[in-house]
Amino acid sequence: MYKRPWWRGQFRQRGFRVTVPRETIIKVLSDRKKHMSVEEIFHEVIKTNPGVGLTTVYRTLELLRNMGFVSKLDFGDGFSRYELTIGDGSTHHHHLVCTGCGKVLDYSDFAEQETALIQEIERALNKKYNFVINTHQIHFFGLCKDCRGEQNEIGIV
Amino acid sequence: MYKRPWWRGQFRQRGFRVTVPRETIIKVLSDRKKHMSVEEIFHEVIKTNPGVGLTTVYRTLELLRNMGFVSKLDFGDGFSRYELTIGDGSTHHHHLVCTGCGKVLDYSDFAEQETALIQEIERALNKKYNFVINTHQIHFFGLCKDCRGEQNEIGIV
DNA sequence: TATGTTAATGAAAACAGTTTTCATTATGAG
DNA sequence: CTCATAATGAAAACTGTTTTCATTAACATA
Ligand SMILES: [Mn+2]
Ligand SMILES: [Mn+2]
Ligand SMILES: [Zn+2]
Ligand SMILES: [Zn+2]
Repeated sequence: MYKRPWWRGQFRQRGFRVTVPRETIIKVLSDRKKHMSVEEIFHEVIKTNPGVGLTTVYRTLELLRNMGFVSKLDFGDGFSRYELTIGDGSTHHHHLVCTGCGKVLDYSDFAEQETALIQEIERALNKKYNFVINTHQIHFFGLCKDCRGEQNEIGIV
Repeated sequence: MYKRPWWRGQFRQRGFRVTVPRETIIKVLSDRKKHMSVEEIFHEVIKTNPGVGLTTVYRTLELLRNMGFVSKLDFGDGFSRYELTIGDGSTHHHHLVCTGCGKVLDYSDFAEQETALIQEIERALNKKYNFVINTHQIHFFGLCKDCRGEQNEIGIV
């Protein structure tokens, strides 16, 4: 049985066309690892659809972001990174970034405690600063085991 | 009485020269508002020292970052922003960003609760993922009162 | 205080990620 | 099937940042 992609209805409903490049890009985002850069997504896309242009990848990612299907992340390495926030088994989570090699880990341990504190903070910030909060990001920066090893070998600090 | 700048010793100690451009840049960071972009810092700097080049501002900010005196922030508007993390009355805090106008607010309410949870998370992530965590960022994104008003008037969503 | 070494600087060019332009293509309503 | 036009791809433009390199000035030394 054919499982209709979860996003088609959303596209048509909002007046956007369902095109081959868009299908391919969403497929790559669904199949491949998270936190892909635009270039990485592009290279995956052209493996199956060589005709798709880099510009279209940029445009589609921005569209998906506006639709709330994707979130754009910046871990300070000069590349914008994207991950699906909807569809398959995506759940809200936070990030652990190695400043040595750029590796990014998702973690969702502490989900309950974090959520509780975040909701409390959002309520209070809303009241105190008159801000309506839509989203948040929590990033931890550090060094993974490998990068600590390398540093010790080379002797940088 | 002349108060010796807190950072001079640190510079000399690490073999870095104390220069006029560096003095000026640090003064701007101390005096002016936080979260300044490089261009903003540059424009302040050349008000008193017209000779200083943009390149030197970039280089000095990177140096200050390596020395741990400044933190680089990215709120997704395409500009790197910097704020002193040491000196004057700087204390660790988190951020509230308006996605409408780019305004950034520091908040340090919840310092105790956040710190407690963060330390707990750091310990657990260290153990589970073998990561040594050096720093973290918490960003809340939303709309300030003014930007909610504008949106309603214009009718976007 | 004068001198020499070389870290630091400024201007220009290069770089790289992203956005814009515009002629062409193809989606999907009728 | 036909048509209006949203979407596309290639090239050019854009822009924040980095690199290059000749010149300047900080500061250790005498
Ligand atoms: Mn993630
Ligand atoms: Mn701040
Ligand atoms: Zn690493
Ligand atoms: Zn605002």
